[in-house]
Amino acid sequence: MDSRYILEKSSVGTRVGVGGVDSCRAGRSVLHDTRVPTVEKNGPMPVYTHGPVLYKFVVDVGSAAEVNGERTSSKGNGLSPGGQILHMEKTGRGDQKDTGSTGILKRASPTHCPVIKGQLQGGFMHLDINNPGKQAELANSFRAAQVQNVPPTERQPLPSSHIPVPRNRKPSGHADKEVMAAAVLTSLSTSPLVLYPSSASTVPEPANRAWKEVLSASYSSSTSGNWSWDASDQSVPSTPSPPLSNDTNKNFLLSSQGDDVSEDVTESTHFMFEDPIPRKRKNSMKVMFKCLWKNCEKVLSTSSGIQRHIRTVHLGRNSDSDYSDGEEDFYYSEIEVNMDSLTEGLSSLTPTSPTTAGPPPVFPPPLTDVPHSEHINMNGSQSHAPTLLSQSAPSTLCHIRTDHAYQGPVTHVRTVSIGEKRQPAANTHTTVNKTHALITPPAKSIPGTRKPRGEAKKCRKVYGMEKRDMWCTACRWKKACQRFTD
DNA sequence: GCTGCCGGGGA
DNA sequence: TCCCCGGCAGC
Repeated sequence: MDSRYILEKSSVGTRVGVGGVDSCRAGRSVLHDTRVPTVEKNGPMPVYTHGPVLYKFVVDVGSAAEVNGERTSSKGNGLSPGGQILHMEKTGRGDQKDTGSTGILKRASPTHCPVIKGQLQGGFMHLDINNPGKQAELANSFRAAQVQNVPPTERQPLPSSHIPVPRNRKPSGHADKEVMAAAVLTSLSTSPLVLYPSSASTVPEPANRAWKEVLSASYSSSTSGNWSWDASDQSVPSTPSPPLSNDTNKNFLLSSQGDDVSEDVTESTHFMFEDPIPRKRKNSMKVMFKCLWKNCEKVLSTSSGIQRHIRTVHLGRNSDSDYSDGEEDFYYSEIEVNMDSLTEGLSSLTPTSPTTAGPPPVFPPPLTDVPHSEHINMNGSQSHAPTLLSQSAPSTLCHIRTDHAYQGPVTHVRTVSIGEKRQPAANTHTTVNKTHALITPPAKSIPGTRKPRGEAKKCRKVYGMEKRDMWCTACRWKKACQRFTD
């Protein structure tokens, strides 16, 4: 584990793990009770407190030994009023899966962090990068950047990294903003330009690029990782609304914080994403995955995340196990949300109208070894070119596909092709309405017309008659295959 | 003939 | 609502 960003705001119980290649473990070890005024310098990132609100940045650099050493001791930098040691809890879970020396989880699942899941229903934005290769790359890049840019002896906090936090913020109803603000703050605070302005201009290009890659990946994980919200649990005050996009993040941040902060955020994000025209969005589409199980409105931003959710929550399977018998039916739908509309809708909720727009989210690379059925409409290109989404996206604002249409409550949610639009179900209005998506009646099926025969191999061919139990439900019922859609 | 899947019907 | 299957149509 080479990098780990943990931002914690303990006053409202909102904790955000951002971008760490092992955010789960990071969260486990950092998400300790820190509800005391604490300032800690842990690596290059100090912990700042501001009244009852605590933002904690923890960046671990280097080997695990170094991490442990830093974590178990306090390195006060003089900012701590009480000089309290921030205890870093390190609890063991035997079922944690590491890939070895890298310390990268093979699977970063919310269920790997029972504490998080249990204590922070809806308040935790779990982020992971599911591609081990990308993780390694990310880790290497970050390590390189750290070595080249930030000598350990120069890890000093600078005033520019101090971000004022409003003291009197209502925990209720603002958790979403705080989560989003936290994500942006984390990215901001990890910017070498912000942290080390004196050395930023002399950063070698490779290192600079590495930084950007790291930050980009980190930031992308904060926007397209396994963060989730549960719309069915909106009664919980701390339950955040969906962090819908970078734009949204910024909008909330801008509206909830001072103008000075807004400017910093804007500038830093310019740097991080090399966006020459920072106020212009390149991509406004985001793919969401919505659980279609009964009474569950879980929405995740990755197919793997929603599958993990279904597997663990609905199928009752052990999330720690990679075991998959291939018979899992993931009842979820894919939703392409137009972030322009989304931002418009959400901006109306904020006291000020945002004037800036951030760069498009960078989606994590899709899993390379997941079955086709578990990777719907990923097109394999999201991770590399976010703009491809908008390029390939139709004019529709909401595109929903479902992996399985043969579960009772969602029978009406049939696979729709591009251009079709789905009438939102009663339990999906949360997402759809917020996006102000243009909803049109579902495409009428003309009687007598038959769906063109699919080109893809279906379950029958893939598994054969002898493995009929591995077929998707639709194929078993001689319905249109939902696993190998065309 | 094989295959996908629509439409209908039984439990 | 779940599940099965006859039968049609594409290949």
